[in-house]
Amino acid sequence: MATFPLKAYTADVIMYDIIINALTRLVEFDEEELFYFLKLLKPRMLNKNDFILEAGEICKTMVIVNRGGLRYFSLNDKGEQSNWFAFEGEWLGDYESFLTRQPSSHFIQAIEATEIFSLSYDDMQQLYAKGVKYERFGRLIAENLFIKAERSRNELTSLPAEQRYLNLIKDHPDILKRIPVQHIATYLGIQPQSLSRIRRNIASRKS
Amino acid sequence: MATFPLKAYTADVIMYDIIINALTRLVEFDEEELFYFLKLLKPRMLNKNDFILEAGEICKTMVIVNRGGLRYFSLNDKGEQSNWFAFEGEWLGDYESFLTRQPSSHFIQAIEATEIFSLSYDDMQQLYAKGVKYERFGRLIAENLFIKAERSRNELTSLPAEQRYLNLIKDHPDILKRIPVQHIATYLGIQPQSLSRIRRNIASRKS
DNA sequence: CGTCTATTTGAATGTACTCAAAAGCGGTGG
DNA sequence: CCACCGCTTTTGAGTACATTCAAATAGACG
Repeated sequence: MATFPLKAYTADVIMYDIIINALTRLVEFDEEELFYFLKLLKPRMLNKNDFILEAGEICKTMVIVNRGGLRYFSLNDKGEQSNWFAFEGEWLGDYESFLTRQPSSHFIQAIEATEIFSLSYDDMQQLYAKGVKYERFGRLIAENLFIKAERSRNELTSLPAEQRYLNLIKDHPDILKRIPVQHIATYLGIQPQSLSRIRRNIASRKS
Repeated sequence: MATFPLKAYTADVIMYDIIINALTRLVEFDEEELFYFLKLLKPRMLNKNDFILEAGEICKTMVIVNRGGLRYFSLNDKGEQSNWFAFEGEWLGDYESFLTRQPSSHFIQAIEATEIFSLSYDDMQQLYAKGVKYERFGRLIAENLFIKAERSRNELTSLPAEQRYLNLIKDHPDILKRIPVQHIATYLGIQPQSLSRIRRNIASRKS
């Protein structure tokens, strides 16, 4: 990762290395561009289980996680359907609601004590208007999100639930330490009871 | 839709109104910008069942359909798994392979006699380098793709197969006229035999 | 320690799958 | 025009997997 001598600006920028990494990984912002970006990010502390979005609201900001984790889910007749998670250095929001200014049908909740930085719609548009690098950043973020979503969609249609679970813990070995099994289950498209049985089967085959 | 007096440039541009619509729907290109974009698009005619991408190849171009339809699918132990389709005015390609320059694990095949325009990686980068409007176009395309992929993913985890099928034909009433049932089935994440039974149940309930 | 929530287990049901074969459909050539 | 071919769709029977509803067990936290 590129090192940024941003301490010249502010002494505690070292606290934000996760954010700075996330921003500069995709586009080589110079110090001034990066600083301008950082200034638009509003910090916010969340307790575990706090919501930053509830169904019916319009999603007004996209947020990036500095510490902790968020869960993106919807509510249907079977209960909560987890759709996505975000941890350190990852962006989250209801992109559709955010872009179309229509009410969301999703919730975003902290699954741990979490520190986020939020970027409002207007500030984002201002960034896009300010320079091509910000526009490019937005493009690369959206491209990466699309690739991840599509890969995930393909797994759902082509792999059995057990294989989806094994792939998930292979790609994210520590995920069970941060996300309750019930939320992993609905993310995988099955009920918690079913995942429990799948986990039992895997464990019994290992011994 | 905005009208573009591009006949000033070329007499048969009227043939490309689907393409021009697709490009100008997202960004208000002026005539010169649009013309520059169009010049980079290489036309190609496909017969039904022709491939423009096969697994193992690197996806070298993104294509936009002017007439006809394309199917994006992969091959696994159960056979062909259809993942996406593109018709008039829609872009398609293996975005992941295209961006990362890694071999694709997908195929793209014409499901009808099809006319496409392709944009190479280098030409796309050249566009992005040329001006912020092209960069913005790329961002908006990726954003829309992400929203569609995510919505589709959410349906797979939260709705039963019958409801996914009903939603599909509600959103695309004519899709059965263009896509064989077997491909719709795997797109929905089920086997063709299962979709056949689902369709029979729906029909029997209607009478 | 008691309470609340998460996870696991059991039993019955429902849905989708596999393997196999029959029926339907479109095109070609006799 | 009909017979045949290849491919798609449907149907049948048996099996596998996931679901529901309910209850028991395990863990976390005050």
